[in-house]
Amino acid sequence: MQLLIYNTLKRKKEVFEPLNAPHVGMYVCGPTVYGDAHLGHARSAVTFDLVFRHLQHLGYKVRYIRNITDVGHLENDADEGEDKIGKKARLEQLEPMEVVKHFTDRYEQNMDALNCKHPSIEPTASGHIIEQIEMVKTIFENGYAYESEGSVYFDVEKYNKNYKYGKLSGRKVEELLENTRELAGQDEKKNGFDFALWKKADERHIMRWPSPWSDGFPGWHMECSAMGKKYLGETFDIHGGGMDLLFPHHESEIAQSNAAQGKDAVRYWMHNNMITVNGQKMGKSLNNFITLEEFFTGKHEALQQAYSPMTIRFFLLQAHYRSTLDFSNEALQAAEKGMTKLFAAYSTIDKLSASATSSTDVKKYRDLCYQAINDDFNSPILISHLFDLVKIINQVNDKKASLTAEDISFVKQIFDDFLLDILGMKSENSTDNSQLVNYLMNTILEIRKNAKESKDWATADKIRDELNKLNIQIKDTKDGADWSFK
RNA sequence: GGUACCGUGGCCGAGUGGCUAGGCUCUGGUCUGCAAAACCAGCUACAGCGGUUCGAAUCCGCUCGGUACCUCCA
Repeated sequence: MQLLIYNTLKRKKEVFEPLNAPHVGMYVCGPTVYGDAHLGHARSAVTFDLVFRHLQHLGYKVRYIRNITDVGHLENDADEGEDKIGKKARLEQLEPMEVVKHFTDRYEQNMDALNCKHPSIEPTASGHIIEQIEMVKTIFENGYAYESEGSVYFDVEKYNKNYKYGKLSGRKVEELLENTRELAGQDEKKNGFDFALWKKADERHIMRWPSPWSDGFPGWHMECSAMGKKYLGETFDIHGGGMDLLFPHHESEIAQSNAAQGKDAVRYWMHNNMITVNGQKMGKSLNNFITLEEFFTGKHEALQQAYSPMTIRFFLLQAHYRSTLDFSNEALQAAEKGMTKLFAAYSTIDKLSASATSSTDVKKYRDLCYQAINDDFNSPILISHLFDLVKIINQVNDKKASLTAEDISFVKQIFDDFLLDILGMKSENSTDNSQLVNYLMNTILEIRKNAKESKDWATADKIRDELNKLNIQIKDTKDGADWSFK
C-alpha cells in the first residue's frame, strides 16, 4: 500500500517515495520561545508527531528535526523592530538565554504531556550562527545578496530572473511589488519584498554576534535553511510547519536554498491548518489564544472545565490536519467522552470470552485503518474505524456477537498499532492494572454484592457513590458487577 | 486590492459522481432494586440559484456568506 502525502508545492497528493529509503529526513518549524505554547503549537506538534510515528511504524528510519527559534525574529514590520526575545528579557530583567531556557522547558513539558515523541534533534538558532553566516556568504558569492548599511539582503528580483520566486505560495513578484505595503525603514532595501539574511544590531539590541558585515543577528528565514542542510543534507524529504508560515517564511527558505546550492532542498512540503476561535485564527498577534497550560488546568475564562492533554490530542486528531479546526467547549467535551469510550472498549478487549466462530469480519478493519492513515494521514477516518470496532467489542461483551480467540487478539493488535502506536494516544489512568487496586476492588465489590443480596441498598449505593468520587465506575451487569476508571 | 481556501444534520467533523462516515447531544426501548455503562431503534444533512449527467453534497457557472496569507505568527 502506498503512502500519499499532500504536497503544498504541487497542491495535490503524491505518492511518498523517500530519497534514500529506508531513511527519511523531516524538518519541522518549531516554536519561538518567548511565550507559552498554545493550542496552535499543539496542533503542529501533534500533526508531525503523527507523521513521525506513522513513518516509523512503516519501518522508515526517520531523522526528525524540530528547531527552537531562540534568536528572535523582528518584532514589527520594518527592520527597526526589536528582537522579541531581547525585549522580553529586558522586561523581565532576565538574561535572554534565561528566557529561552524557561520557555523551552515549558514547551517540552507540554509536548511530553501531549505524548509527542521527542524529535531526533532539536537544534537552536543561536547554536548555529556560524552555519548561518556561512550560508549567507555562499548566497552572497552566488550574487543573490547585497550588503547595505551592515545588513545583508536577499535580492528577490535578481533571483526571480533565474528561478521562480513564489512557487510555493503562488505569488508573483510583479504582484508583490504592487501590493507590498509601504513600511518604515525599508530604504536600505532595493525592493520592499527583499528580506534580510543578516541584520545589523543597533546599540540597544542585546542578542548579537560578530559577522563579516556587522555585529548583528541572522535574518528571519536563515536558521531553517542552514540547520536543515546541516542535519539532513542538501536535499531532504519532508519539511513541515503551520500554514501561516507558507509565506514569506517557507517561500524564502526555498529561495535561499536555490540561491545557495542551485537546487531545491525540500521534496514534500506539508502544512497544517489553523485552530480557530469563533471562526477566527487563534494566534499571538490576535491575542485570542489559550495556552496549553490553561487547557490542562481549566484556568481561562473561555473554558468551562479543565481538559486533559490526551483530550486535547484526541480533539486535534479527530479533524484532518489540513482543515481548520474550531475550538469550543462543546467540541472538546465531545472529544473527551468519545476518548473515554474508546479506552473503555480497549480495556474490555482483555475481558472478552472467545467463541468457536466469529460473527463479524474484523480482519478487514486493519486494511481500512491503513487505508485511512496512508491517505495523507487521515486520522478522523482512522478513528471512525476504531469506533466501529468499539461497537463490535461491546457487542461481544454483551454476548450479542462473537469472536474467536484469534480475532480478539487481532482486534487488540489493531488498537495497539493504531490507537497507541500511530495516533499516539495513551490511557490516562496510570494505575489501571495495578494488582493491589484490582485486589481491593474485588474485595469492595464482594461486600457490595452481599449488601445487595440482603437488600441493603443504602450500603450498596454508598459504595458506588464513594467510588464514583474517585473516578471509579461500577457497572452492574447480568453476570455481576464490573468496574473501570472513568 | 491581490492570491488561495471554505460553507455538510442540534453541535463537532469525514467524504468528491450512484452504496448508513464517525463522535457528541436528543428521543424511545432492552438490561438494572434504582442508576451508570453497554446494546437496539429513531432523528438522514450537504449555503442559494442555474447548468452538465441516466444520476451531484461531490463536476461547471453565478450569487451570498466566511476565513487565511500578502507584517512576527503553529
